[in-house]
Amino acid sequence: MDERRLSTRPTMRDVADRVGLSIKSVSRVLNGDPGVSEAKAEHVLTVARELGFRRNDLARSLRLQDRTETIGVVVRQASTRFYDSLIRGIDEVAARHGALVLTATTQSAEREQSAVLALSSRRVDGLIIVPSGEDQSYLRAEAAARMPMVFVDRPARGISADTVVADNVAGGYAATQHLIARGHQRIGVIGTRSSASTMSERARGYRDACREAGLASEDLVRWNAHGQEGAQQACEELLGLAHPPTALFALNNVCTIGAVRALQGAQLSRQVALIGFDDFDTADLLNPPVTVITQDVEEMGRRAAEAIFSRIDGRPTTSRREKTVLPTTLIARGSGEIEPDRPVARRIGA
Amino acid sequence: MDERRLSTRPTMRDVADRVGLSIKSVSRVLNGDPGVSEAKAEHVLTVARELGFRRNDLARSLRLQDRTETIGVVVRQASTRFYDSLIRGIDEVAARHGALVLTATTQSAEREQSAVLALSSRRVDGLIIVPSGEDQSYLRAEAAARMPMVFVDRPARGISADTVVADNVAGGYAATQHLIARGHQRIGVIGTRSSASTMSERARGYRDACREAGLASEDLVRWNAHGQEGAQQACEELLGLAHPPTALFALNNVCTIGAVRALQGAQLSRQVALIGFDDFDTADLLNPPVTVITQDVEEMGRRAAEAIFSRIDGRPTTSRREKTVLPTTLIARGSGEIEPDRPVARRIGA
DNA sequence: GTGAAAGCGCTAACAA
DNA sequence: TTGTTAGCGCTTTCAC
Repeated sequence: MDERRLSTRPTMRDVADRVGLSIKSVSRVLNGDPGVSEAKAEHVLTVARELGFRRNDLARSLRLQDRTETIGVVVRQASTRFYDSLIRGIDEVAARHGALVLTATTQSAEREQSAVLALSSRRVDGLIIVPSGEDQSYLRAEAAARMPMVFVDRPARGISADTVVADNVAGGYAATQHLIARGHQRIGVIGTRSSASTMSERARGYRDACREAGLASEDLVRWNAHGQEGAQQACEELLGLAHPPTALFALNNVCTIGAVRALQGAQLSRQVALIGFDDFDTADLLNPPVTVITQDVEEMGRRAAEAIFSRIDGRPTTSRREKTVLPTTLIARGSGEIEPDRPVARRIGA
Repeated sequence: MDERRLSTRPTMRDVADRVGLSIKSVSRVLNGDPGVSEAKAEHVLTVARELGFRRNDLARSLRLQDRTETIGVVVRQASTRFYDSLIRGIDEVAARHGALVLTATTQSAEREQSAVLALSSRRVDGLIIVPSGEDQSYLRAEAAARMPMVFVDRPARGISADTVVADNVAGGYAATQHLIARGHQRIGVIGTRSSASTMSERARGYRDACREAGLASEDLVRWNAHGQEGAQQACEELLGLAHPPTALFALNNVCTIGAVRALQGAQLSRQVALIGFDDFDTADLLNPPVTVITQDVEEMGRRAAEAIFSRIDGRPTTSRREKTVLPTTLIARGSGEIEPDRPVARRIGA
């Protein structure tokens, strides 16, 4: 009560003055350190509560030499589901280590650098980055200072660091193989940027499988399908070819949804198969239900956090970089099991 | 180069020593302050780059008396779409103000307090909170210290602060009205916690509309439908009643998806109408496409951020609390326009 | 059991 | 144009 000073928050000094003890004793009590008599400790706590004292962790961390008990996460906000699950995994591990997870999101790849450096300047104990920019060499200073860093989803470029990724090549291969096994010979691919390693690796899996089966592939790959609209257009273009694909492979879940839109909108005489990379909430509710390749994103988050804390808690940052590759799984739901040239079922009624 | 000291990052002192200037001059250069000769400034910048210097913002903020140029956001990770859009809106405004947005997510309502207080201890300049806990009186100290705070989606309890919410009552009313206008007399409701103000307000809109139309309502409301599974079960129970509802109103998008599951799974002789509160990505791709009440979550984020910065940039924190109520919109897609007792279309083929 | 002094890295105020 | 001093709020060291 009696909060005169405008917008200034009480310090240990204020508490100490009020209790009639030294600032050091207050510090001891508030940090649970021993060496203060029971009675006085109680008094300190009471006064601190009354005053609404909150320890200033800026000062604390400064004194403690860069131990902020905080880890920073930087992601670009694009594929919703990915982000959510990742943070869940990270949070789980961070909670066990008593650390706070601070996430900075960026709307564009260009802003990645400023977000990362802002976190670094705020002296987070470690950084988990889902790189969206083309180059991470701006982190050289942090690497030299041995700041623990882990890259998720894609490896960093221009710098070496621990990495946690999905086995994108295998996933792309499995999807394509699955379609080929059902008789498809012309499989279209829709992706965003071929420069993103995730994308190019998934496409590589596709090409590997095609080559193995003796199929041509390149002319059915469409890049730069951005957003649901872009993906939808790319699919429509593929389906409008003189000799159209009988199956589609969408390289991420935004592309997948765009593909579903294209397939629902098109007046096709034959059903077209579809497999999407990355699962999404209502995949099993669509008609037909969408077959997907899933990656365990939550596990990626967990692994990344574990890597960070093992670096923080002593594993020398000079030791060899670790690359964790997690498996993907195909979930067959229907759309990926459609065979070539199956006529569209006709419906009566609405 | 030559990074001897393990895991210690260079300071202005290091740069100053290397350049042969005082630390203050270095500070001036690195902050773009005037009063340093061109040549020396250049030298400072070069050396800083070489050394991989990053200003320690902990020290800076400490010295600057709690101006961290950072705002904290706390959300519970549950309804995906909500979170994403909210942050996008906040980021947009924060970028204009040159502030960094740090988000802390919590997996449970109990952890809300620790996340919020951790951010407060780190001296963020303002807090945007989507409250999940039952009581926010733990923020009394922050309120007394005039820390700018805005609550989004629901108002705070136990403390008064600026608030940005959707017009949940009106949304609930509009959904119900829409169904009643199409002839429905028995409308089931599925919600999570009746203690959450969002939920209870949406249900209130429902009850208002029912009362106005002279319909009974209470016996068709099902609370505690948690997660998609819970919602699905609650719907199945409603549909299994001797005298089942002819329409459903799902109070959030998780409930909506659960409801879709229930409707797709059930062997019904009649189609059941459905309206969901809050839009979701594939709502228009389901069969039938799902009619929803949308709230402009991105705008909520923008408004919340604007409120925070107007407090930070001078609007006295003692001035009256503002409550912003944003309108909701009904998007008719099909599921909400089904009339009572319309027979299910029969299908031929798969 | 308690406290005084020093200092973490930075910047504002004031000298030179 | 440049540097010195002091101090933000905290914790560590060491003395009492």
